[in-house]
Amino acid sequence: MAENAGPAANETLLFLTDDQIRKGIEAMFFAYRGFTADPDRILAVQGYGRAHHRAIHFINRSPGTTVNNLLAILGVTKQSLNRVLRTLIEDGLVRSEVGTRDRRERHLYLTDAGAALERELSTAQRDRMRAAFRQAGPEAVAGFRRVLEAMMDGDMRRHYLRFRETDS
Amino acid sequence: MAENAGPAANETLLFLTDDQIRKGIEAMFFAYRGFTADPDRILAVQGYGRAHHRAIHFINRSPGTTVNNLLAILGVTKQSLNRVLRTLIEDGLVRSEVGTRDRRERHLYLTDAGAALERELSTAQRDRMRAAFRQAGPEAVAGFRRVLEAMMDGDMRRHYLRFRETDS
DNA sequence: CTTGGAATGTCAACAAGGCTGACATAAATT
DNA sequence: AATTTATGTCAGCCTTGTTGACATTCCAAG
Repeated sequence: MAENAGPAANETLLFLTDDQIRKGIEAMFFAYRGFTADPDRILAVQGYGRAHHRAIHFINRSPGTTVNNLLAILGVTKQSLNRVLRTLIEDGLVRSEVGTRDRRERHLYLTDAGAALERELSTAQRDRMRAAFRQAGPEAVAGFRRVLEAMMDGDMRRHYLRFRETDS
Repeated sequence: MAENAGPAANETLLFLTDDQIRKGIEAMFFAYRGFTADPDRILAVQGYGRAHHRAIHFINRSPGTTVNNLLAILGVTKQSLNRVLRTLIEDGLVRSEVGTRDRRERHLYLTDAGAALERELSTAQRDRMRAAFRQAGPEAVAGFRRVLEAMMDGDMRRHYLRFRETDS
């Protein structure tokens, strides 16, 4: 750590005071509200919740992903995920295909209707994120990402980075 | 906005591509996990959840706050908050005092036991946030805060800023 | 002063979506 | 053949959101 990095050390460490940290915590709390507000409104109309959004997002992100994969990314139990997937499949938003190489696996895809809902949800969420990014500016966005990445648990960071590698 | 700020305009706007926005969305999702992970573990032991944490945090933040105040900050229904408050009061972590000026109001305070739990929770959460801040550096932290503030809903930003004014 | 409405908070009941545990089935692996 | 793995399902629990009904208190208009 650069705790004694010369004359500016005092000022440099001001951002680590308990008060600054607390502000970061509250910023995170209030911002997450805004982050989920728009999709929540859309989902409430069709009787879905945040859990459906998460499943749809990551199926769209990695078409053909298996149930096990999704479990690891979402960090929930299979019973919990299964309840959500079942309704999405019944409603014709998600298609489940038996694996060809390993026929125990189910590969998940969005149907056209599912992709349409995904677009509606991600458009709303992206619009807000884009507005925030534009307002804050590129350097702020870089810092935003750096702090969030440092805040993730190891497992979650792995999933996050795997995505970044595979399609950026 | 500095959208046409000379020759670097093209590069400046790269951070607003859909791909960058999507990465921000996923960073937010995975980071929020980490953000709540440590308190969640502590709370699970005593049979509490995230709602208890939020109530304790903001009562500690504004001792003597009313139920109505807390409602506005937390953005839940009074019935939902009431259930959480009831258990906290029963368990002796929160004290509820009838208002003197307006006897319909209940003013909320942490007891010693409540303050102890608050310290345990916020220490865990602050440690992670501090580590992330330290790792990312002061400029990144400033950017982090700027983006989050821009992402908040108007109401939430009001609450967030009110706090900043009153005690910073 | 009384009365009716508004504000505040409590109790009851329900739903979503987490969780655990137990179990079934099919396919792959040893 | 036996075991392990991937998935699905049932039952039941908890937290935490919701709405509806109700009690208490304050205040202002008549």
